[in-house]
Amino acid sequence: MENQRTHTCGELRSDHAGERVVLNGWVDTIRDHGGVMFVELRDRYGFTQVIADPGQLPEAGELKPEWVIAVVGTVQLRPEENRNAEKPTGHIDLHAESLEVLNRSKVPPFEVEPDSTTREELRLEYRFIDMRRRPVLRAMEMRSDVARIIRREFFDLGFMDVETPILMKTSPEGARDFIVPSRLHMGQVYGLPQSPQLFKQTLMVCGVDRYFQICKCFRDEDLRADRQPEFTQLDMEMSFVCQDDVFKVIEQVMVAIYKEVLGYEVSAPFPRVTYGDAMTRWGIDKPDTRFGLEIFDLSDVASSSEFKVFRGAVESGGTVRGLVLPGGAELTRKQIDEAEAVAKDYGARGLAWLKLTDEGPAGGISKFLGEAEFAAIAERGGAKAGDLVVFGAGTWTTALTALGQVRLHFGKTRDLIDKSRHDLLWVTDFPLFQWNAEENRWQAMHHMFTAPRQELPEPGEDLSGITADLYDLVIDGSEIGSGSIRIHRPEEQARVFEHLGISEAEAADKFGWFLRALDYGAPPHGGIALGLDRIVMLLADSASLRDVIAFPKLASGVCPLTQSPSRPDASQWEELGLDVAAPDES
RNA sequence: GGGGCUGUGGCGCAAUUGGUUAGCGCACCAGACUGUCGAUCUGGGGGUUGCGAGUUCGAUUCUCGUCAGCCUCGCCA
Repeated sequence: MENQRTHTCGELRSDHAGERVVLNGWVDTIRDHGGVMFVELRDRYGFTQVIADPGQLPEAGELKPEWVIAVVGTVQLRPEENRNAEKPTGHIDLHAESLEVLNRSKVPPFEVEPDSTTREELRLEYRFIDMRRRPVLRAMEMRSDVARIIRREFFDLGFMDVETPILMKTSPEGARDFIVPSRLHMGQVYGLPQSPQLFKQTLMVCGVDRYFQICKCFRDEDLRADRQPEFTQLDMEMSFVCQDDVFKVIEQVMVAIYKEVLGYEVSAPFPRVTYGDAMTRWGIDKPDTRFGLEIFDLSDVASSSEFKVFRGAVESGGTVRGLVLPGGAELTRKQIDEAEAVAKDYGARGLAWLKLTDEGPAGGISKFLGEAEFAAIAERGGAKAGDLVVFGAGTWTTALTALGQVRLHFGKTRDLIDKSRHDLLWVTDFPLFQWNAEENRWQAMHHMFTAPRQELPEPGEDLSGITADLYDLVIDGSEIGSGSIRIHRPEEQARVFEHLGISEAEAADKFGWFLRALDYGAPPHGGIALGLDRIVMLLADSASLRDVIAFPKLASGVCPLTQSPSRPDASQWEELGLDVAAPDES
């Protein structure tokens, strides 16, 4: 192109005064004073003020916001009184000698301002304008930085980047697969990977030894603020390792990311809590430890309580737990009702509560409780006058989960979370199996390739005591990644399949290729996968994954930019040997 | 599939117990202006209040349905 830039719009300083330069960029703001006009030129790197005299440069008067132009001119130091210390380029002007319009722009549907309040759907439909806004572009830069640091650290540690297929065999296990029909094999389909799990394990059998990949994964499930149908994982796997080796690598990478992107010092090794401890202390397997309010056990005193809800819960094999909200006695009835609604959302029948006043316990269920309960509340929960105490009674899971969510509710609504802090921790010792009550069967907590630590019992027996080197990385209360030490012996893999009710024939059909690989000298191995989008979302302090994805999908799964998904042409169906019932047009 | 919130010029918002011509800021268009920096000043154009029914003399406002967006439970690591 002619008039190619010699500098970017963020570059020129007083030192450049007197130089003849060319800038390319977008017209940001135009301040026309008749005899002189100021045009702020913008690109990814910043803004530079261009000064033009419309008498000598008539085309300057034609300019509109978002036009793309080239300006040839001389850099001049501004008169002292006109310097702008707020802007990096605020000490100079570019005095335009000539100006070329490289492209015009329609009037954009919204303005390119840093603090745009435009509704998100429209921003995403016009992402090419939205991303000209600094904060949006900044999130993308942050994401790029994270990817760069990851690659650098992994290469430094001797990892090999290997790409795995996007078109692969479908598997009905886990999340729903996206299906891609095959033209060459009519009636047959590929599935898009939910993760490269079996490929990376196969790479260990290949002898790759240390593998990593930043890869796209796909899951055809309902979306959430932190869930997109396609997302990016940092996937890694290592041979001849134990859990600690995996932790060490991830810790090194995460420390580097937090340090270089946020300037935040994370100390390694990260704290570790077992799944059981996380559940009993915080009522959740991904605790936000940036605030207190730990849950405590009241089952022993509750078992002899006058309060039949408490006694009943314990007698039927359940538990009673408590949570103290310091200063919570000031909560209104409405605020308590809101907390109760949270508990109910998560399966609790209700939320028992009481307030501690200078005159002693008051309100809620206080009149049903006795000295033993009050003593336990004060001793174990540290409750004092002015506090609110809430209780969860029921099964172990329900009582703790409900209280855990009420705890998070208080954390947010009472502003208890120290946002300046970043807590990275490992949750370990997950059970390998969980009971699926609806389908009346055991299923894998993580996935069925995780190695049990204990000898497996006979099929049909209770598996709840079986644990694994199965771990999650949790950051600020978000689950960022999950991994495990895998099964590497075929006979052990077969035994797990048996417990999960997967027949030999079924296993051979779905995973036969992988089982064959295990048969030929698979090394012990393990790894983890981290959600890259979620990491960037936390770093950017965003409420939505959409903020850190260039072209994200809406909650309905629709791409607002391209309007996908869309109906294919009839010929496309035909070529695939497919047809679809016409959608209800009425 | 369930629950909640939202929908008014291009964008962001307002409109009293249901009331007469739906208002404001920004943007847009035209004009003025030699030092602005989210310039300023003057004037102007632009709306089937998401859509459809209903209640009413009268609906942006009330009811029902529907569509869309967001959050969420289920689902999903």
